[in-house]
Amino acid sequence: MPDRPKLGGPRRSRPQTVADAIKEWVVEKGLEPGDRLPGEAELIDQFGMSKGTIREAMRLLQAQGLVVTKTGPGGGSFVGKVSRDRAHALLANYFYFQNISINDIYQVRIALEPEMAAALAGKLSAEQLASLSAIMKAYETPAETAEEERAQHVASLAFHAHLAEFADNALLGFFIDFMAQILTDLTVFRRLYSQPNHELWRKGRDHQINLIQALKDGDSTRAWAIMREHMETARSLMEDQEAVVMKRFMAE
Amino acid sequence: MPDRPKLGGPRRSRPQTVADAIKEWVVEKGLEPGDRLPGEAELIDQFGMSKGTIREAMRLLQAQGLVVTKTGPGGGSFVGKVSRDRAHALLANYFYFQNISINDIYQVRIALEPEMAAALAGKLSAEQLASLSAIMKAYETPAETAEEERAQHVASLAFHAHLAEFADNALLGFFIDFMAQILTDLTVFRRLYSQPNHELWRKGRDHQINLIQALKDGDSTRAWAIMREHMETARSLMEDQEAVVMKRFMAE
DNA sequence: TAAGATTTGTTCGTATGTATC
DNA sequence: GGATACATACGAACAAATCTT
Repeated sequence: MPDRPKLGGPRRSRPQTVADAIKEWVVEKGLEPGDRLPGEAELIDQFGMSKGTIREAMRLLQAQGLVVTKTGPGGGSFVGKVSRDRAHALLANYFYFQNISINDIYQVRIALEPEMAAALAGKLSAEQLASLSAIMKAYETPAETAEEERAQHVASLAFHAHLAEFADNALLGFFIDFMAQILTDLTVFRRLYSQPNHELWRKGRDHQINLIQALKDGDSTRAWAIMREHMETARSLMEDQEAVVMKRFMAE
Repeated sequence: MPDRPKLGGPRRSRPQTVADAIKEWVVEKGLEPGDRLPGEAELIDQFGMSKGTIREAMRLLQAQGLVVTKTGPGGGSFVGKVSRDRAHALLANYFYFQNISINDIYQVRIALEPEMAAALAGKLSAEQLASLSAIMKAYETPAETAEEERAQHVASLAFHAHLAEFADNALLGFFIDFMAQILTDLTVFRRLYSQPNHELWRKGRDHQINLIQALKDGDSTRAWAIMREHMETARSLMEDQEAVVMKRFMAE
C-alpha cells in the first residue's frame, strides 16, 4: 500500500512504513523462514520510493532478524528465522539499561530450573544424557587457580544452557538459556569468581551427577529437588558479588 | 575507528560495521539514554563513508531501540533507552517462529508468579495496592457474553502485568509482564475465551482479593500459595485451548 | 578458467521537510 | 516570519558478490 510520493521527511518515516507493511505481509501470507521477499527493484516501484528508503527499511527488519539478504543471482531478501542468539542480544540490550543484580538472576533461576529438570526427567535420550556428562569432564578435578575456576564455571553454565535446549517448552528453555548466557558473559568479561572453593566445587559436581541419574531414572521429584539445592548452592556462592550488574552489549 | 574507504560491498556490510562501532562506543564511554551521538555529517567523515551507509547503520540501531533521531536544530542522534514495549516486540518476533502453547506459558507462570507475589508481600504502598483494586473493578460482576468475558480476562491480565511492574527484580518483572502481554494479545486478536463460566470467575476474583490482603499483611507464604492456586485455576480454564499458539507480530 | 548476467551494496550530488530561534 | 541546522528522501552511476554457462 504505497502512499503518495513526496520528498523530504514525513512524520512517520517512510522506511518504518515500508518495514511495517512487509511485516504485515509476512503474517498475512503466512510466510516461513527462507521464503522469498520482493527484490529491491520491485519494492521501489511497489511503494514508489527510492532505493535508499527501501534499503533503510530492509535494515530495520534485518536488525530484528526478520529478513536476510543475499547478493548475486538468485539472491534477494528472504524471511529470516530469528535466531536464539539474536533474541538474546536484543533482549540483553533492554536489560543493559535496567539494574539487574546477580541475586535477581538467581531468584528466577531458582524458580525455573527445578521446573525444567522435573519436566525433563525420563525424556532424554541416551545421547542427550551422554552429551551432558561430556560437558562435566571440564570440571572433573577441582580448580587451583582463579583462571581455572572461571573456566569451570563457564563450563558448568554450559551444562545448564545445554539442558535448556532439550526442553520441549521453548519459552522456559529460552529464559533459562538467557540467564546462563548472562552469567557466562559476566564471568568471562567481568572476571568474576576469583577464589577457588573446593568444598563448593565438590557439591556442585555431585549435584549434577545426581541430577543426570535422576533424569535417566525418570524421577522428576528427585530431579526437581536436586536442581533446587544446586541453585541454592550456586546462589550462596555468588552472594558477595551481588552488586555486579550487566554493563555490556552481548554479541549477536 | 574508520577503515579504509573502498567502493562496493565487503563481506561484513559497512552499515553493520558502523553500528557495531557505535554500540562499542556507547559502552566504552558509558553513555546514558538521552546522550548525544555524532551527527550524520560527522559520522560521514569519521568513518569515511557515504550518507546512505551511515543512515542504514542508524536504522540498524534504531530498530533495536538503541538510538533515537530527531530532525531540526538541536536534533541528531541520541542514545535511546530500550523500552519495555520494544523489548517485548523484539522477543515476540523470536517466539513467532517457535511453537509456544498456552500450556507452555502457564508452566512458566506457575513457577514465576507465586515467587513474585511472595517477594512483594509487605512491600507495596497504599497507592499501589489501591491501583490493583481499581483494576479489579472491571470484573466485579460476572460476564454474561463472550465479549464481556474477553474484556474481563484482559483486565485480569492487566492486574498481573501491573503487579509485575512493581517488582524490584526487573528480570522477573519483565518475564511475567511479557507472558501477560502474549496472553492479552491472544485474547484480543484470536478471540479466545468464548464461554463465560461463573464458577471460575468467582474463584479468580476471590484469589485476587485474598492476594491483595496477603500482600497488605506482608504474609509472603500466603501470597505465594494464593497466587499458585490462582495460576493453577487459570491454567485449567485454558486447557482446551492449548493448541493455540502465537502467530502474530506484536506492535512496538 | 573465464566471461556474463543478476542482484544487493555503496557513493555522490541535490532537493525537501521539520523543528528551533 | 525568516534564518538556520539538522535529518529525510531522491536518482543515477558504479562496485562487489555470486550464480550460470
